[in-house]
Amino acid sequence: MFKIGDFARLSKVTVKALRHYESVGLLQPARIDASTGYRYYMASQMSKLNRIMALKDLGFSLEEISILLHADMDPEHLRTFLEVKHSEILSRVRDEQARLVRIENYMKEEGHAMRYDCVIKQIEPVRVASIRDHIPTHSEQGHLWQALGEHIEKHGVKIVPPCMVIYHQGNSDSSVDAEVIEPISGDLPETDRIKVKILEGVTEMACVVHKGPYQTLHNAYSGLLNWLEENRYEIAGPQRELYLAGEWSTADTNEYITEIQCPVRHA
Amino acid sequence: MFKIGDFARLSKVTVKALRHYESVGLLQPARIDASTGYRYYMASQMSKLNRIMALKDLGFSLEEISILLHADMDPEHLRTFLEVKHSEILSRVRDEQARLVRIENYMKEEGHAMRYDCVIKQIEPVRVASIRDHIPTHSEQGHLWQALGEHIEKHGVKIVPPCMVIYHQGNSDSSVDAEVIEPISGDLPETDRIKVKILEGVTEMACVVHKGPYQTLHNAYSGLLNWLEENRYEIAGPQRELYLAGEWSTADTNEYITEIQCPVRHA
DNA sequence: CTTGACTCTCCTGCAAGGGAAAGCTTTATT
DNA sequence: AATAAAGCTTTCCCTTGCAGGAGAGTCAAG
Repeated sequence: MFKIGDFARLSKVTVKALRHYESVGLLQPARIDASTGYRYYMASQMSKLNRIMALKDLGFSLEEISILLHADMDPEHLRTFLEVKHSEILSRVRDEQARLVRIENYMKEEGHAMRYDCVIKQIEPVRVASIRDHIPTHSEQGHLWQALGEHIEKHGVKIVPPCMVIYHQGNSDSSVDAEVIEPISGDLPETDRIKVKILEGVTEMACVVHKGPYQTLHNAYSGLLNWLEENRYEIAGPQRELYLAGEWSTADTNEYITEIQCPVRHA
Repeated sequence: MFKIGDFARLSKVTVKALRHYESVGLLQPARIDASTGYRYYMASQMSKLNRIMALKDLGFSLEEISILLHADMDPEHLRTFLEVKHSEILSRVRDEQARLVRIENYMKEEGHAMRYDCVIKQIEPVRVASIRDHIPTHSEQGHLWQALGEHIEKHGVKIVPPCMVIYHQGNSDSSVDAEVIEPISGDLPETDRIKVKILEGVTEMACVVHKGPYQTLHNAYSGLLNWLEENRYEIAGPQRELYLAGEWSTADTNEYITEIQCPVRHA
């Protein structure tokens, strides 16, 4: 019978760990002195502890090890566990490798005055009202917003910010195929121009936030495209612009906040 | 000014996370209503939050991000941080890849009746007394133990279990070059046969625990060697046998516990 | 005024222990 | 033999980055 410190020294496991293993029901001491609470272990428990360490080395959590030991190692069961753990680790490795690439690219970008931080997010579906039309240039959207806003207000439906624009792939000419969009909370009748629909969710959306006037928005776009290329993503749909702060909320164009979102797919 | 729920929806961050970021001083709300405690955020805080998400994506902890943001991104400092994080992740990736190999090998071994769980540990140096001699067979160690034990007892020095044997590479013949060892806690004079020294530590020691009589110890050896081969380790020194439970502690040879330790190096 | 949708603070939990303060044993000294 | 000092052990709270939930207060609409 060894006291916990001796057993820890023999097994090269810390005393803390041994106590922890007891508390989660993984390895009970052979005896616990009723009056002092001192834990006593037997040499024969070394094999079990050794197996625990081996399974821990394989990446199992204490809880999983507990299951494996209690289930008495049914070979079928064990194999399944191993396979699951293997694929789990494999995907972790891939994630971390992608992270390494991102860090490397982040270091390259270092010198740039304005850094654009790109993030992948998941976007949920939203109910929206929209008008889609071809307009000559990006800046001539005013009339679309006005028509959309009036229609919504007329029916007393609430707008759920932010408003946004989706730029569809204009199939050739210099005009812009834009869809101006207001997320809404209630029901709204459609017209021939105004459509009501569910804007579908996107599982992988690359996002950057731009602060400042719209004239400098192209910097954010180039930052985003750069990031996509370096991290080997490819564009998987039309991009969106979300207007988080604009002329309705501030007078200073330097305070405008716009988010660019682009659906992507890992190449 | 957005309430926390709206800001969370816009930024695709959970409300819980926003509150957490405030509590660790990472992102203060633009305003907190003094009477209700409600948090209000401004659109312009989206950029900062976006940067936080980007840094989190790179693998930084919230505390590290906090430092990076407060230090105002001194480029020199930033680069150091990135490099440190990069090498940190790189070593994690290597670890996980080695783990994948171990799992694959573990699956191969599945059928074996008695599985030996091999673990790599670090072994600290210990002060020991020892006798080294050539003996005809492994089992004829009795007289060495006796001589060693008597000498130690005569000087009233305490033995710190476990006792062990190191098997040196006998340079050819059939005799065994064995060193029987007792770790001791005090000072002890040497004799011509008995040496006192520091048994050096080993940073990578492959260990298996064997339960049962010494006659079946070879199974543990073959399990260990197998494991070494499959996980591409090579032997880097003479192996040790640690006697954790033996005839002095139990009458049943099936209860003997022996640990085999072998210094290794990753090939 | 009520209802429902928010929000607040505070608590617990997760993995695998680390650290601190207090109690138990054993040894060393007087 | 008594006591003091050293070393061991115990329990309880802390760590990351939030998630989940309880219970209470707040806000906007009908």
